[in-house]
Amino acid sequence: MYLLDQVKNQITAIIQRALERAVAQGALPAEILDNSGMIALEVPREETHGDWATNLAMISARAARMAPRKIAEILASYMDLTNSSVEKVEVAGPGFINFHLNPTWLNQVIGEVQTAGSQYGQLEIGEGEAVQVEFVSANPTGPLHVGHGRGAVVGSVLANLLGKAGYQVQREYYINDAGNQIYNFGLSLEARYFQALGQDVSVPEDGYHGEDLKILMAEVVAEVGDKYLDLEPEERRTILTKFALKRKLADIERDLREFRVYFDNWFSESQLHQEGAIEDTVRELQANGSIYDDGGALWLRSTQYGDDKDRVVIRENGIPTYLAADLAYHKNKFERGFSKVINIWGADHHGYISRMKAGVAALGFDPESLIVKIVQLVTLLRDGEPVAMSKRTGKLVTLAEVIEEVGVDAARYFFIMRSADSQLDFDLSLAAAHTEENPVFYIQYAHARIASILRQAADLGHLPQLAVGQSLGDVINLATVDVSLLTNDSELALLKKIAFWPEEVKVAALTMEPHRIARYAHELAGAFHSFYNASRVISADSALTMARLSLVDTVGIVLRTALDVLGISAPERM
RNA sequence: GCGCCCGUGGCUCAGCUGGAUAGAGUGUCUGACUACGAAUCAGAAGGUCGCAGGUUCGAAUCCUGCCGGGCGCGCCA
Repeated sequence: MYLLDQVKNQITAIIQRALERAVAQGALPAEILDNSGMIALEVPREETHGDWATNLAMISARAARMAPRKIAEILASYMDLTNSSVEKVEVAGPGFINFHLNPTWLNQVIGEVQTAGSQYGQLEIGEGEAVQVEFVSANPTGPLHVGHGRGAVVGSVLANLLGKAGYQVQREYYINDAGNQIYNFGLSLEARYFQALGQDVSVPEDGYHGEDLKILMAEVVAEVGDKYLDLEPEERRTILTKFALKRKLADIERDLREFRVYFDNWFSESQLHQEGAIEDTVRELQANGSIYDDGGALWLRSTQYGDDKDRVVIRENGIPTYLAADLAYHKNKFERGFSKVINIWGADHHGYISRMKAGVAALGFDPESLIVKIVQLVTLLRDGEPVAMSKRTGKLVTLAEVIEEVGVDAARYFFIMRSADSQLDFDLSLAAAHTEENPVFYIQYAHARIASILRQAADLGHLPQLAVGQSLGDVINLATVDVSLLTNDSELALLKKIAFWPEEVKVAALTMEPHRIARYAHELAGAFHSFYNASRVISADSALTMARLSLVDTVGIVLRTALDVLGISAPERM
């Protein structure tokens, strides 16, 4: 258990005991114990209000039929603070009980972090439960564009975060390599192939108009010439499609790897078709009465599970819809034993959630364990002006281009720094700028500065030179360092920020809000910069120097850990 | 028309399982480098939290209605 939780438990226990004694001695009515199971501690906004506060007296006022302040005062008077980190308790405002801690509780933080290293903040709330995060899953019919970038980062950071919280996470990419759109893809490829051979053929209106296919087919022609001209159209398209899918997928994988986005499993839709999984799923749904025939098509009774209308799964022409494949896919996922199946989808797919959940329920799984996280759209800007994009003509800004322009670190940070619920303005010029306006560098600069201080300290003989990946605890005996010398405001603020990292991970994981980690990293960097400007680390006072160096190194560890979750590099120099 | 997301200082956004005087970055203004990296720091100004009701001891936060922006509403994926 981390220090922060120990302290919280201490305070909760103090309140609990005060409650019991006050009731036992008749100072408070027994009804008040009804609320004692839910003693909530919160961090007051105002620093003068202490380190922690509880609103217990206020929420108990009704049951106890007493004024909140009165309850608070009685409770406070029954509190026993001996052997605790709580230095002072006060009643304030409408009935808050504020707890002021003795700053010495922070003395152990440095040791805690140094011992845990990169494992600091590793939690067990996931209890090793297997969960899956499926994200990106872009059609392998074209390059990844900016919109995919956000999903890629949100998904990968969420997966990292859940791992940090103690879940067993699988990262999966669903390859839509079957069905109608692949048929269309084949037609477009065929047209481009003919064009490459000089024929006057146009790409179908609803086909794929990207330049990339033109280039790809030119390549095919260069290699095999008009060899496919005489084949049956179906065979020709199959050959071209197979070739193109393989290439496009390889491109996608390469772009993602470049973007530090990795998958444990690439799951192919066509596999479901080959295995007959779709038919099996439909049959199962028919057997349990979730599917009916109307007008020659098969419909899923999704309204029974909260959807607006029933949905077609098998068309009149006998071809399954996308939903049918997705039902089979999700059945497959749940059968693999995940307790949570998490999907990251773009905002344009939100209308699909209720039917998907209905389908999952119809298949006998808990729809609550299917969690769909919607990521809102990205508006790409340059110097504050929207970048013109047209999906129709295939003129989209690709993810690879964005990375090329602003770099992986900045791109990742910009995609993750806002809540996924909010639409995102991604300003290329800002992300690319190596100036004070750019928050990525603010964080990285803190890390580089830390590395620089440690180098300097080693040069001056205060400690051995640290290798990359080494921390202070690896090269000196920390027991000889007196961290209680760290007492000024900026030092305490920094220590406190460090102590909150596990809590930060917990909240971000439970709410599945990875952007909180980006915020945290920024705040930690800020606390460090303030400290740096307020306190000279290396001085003539060697005891203080060592204490501050251990603090500096500890900040470095936490900063690296947070950046690691974000998939952003922590440079030693900039 | 229905559904989902958003509406918070000039700009971009946090805060949203209700809590005490609404925060950050940027921009503007004022200061800090003859010692560890000024890609930094300290300070100031700047807000009817879209509007109107409601719930409550207490609402940016929950509920209802309206207004504004985005996205979706296929036997497409």
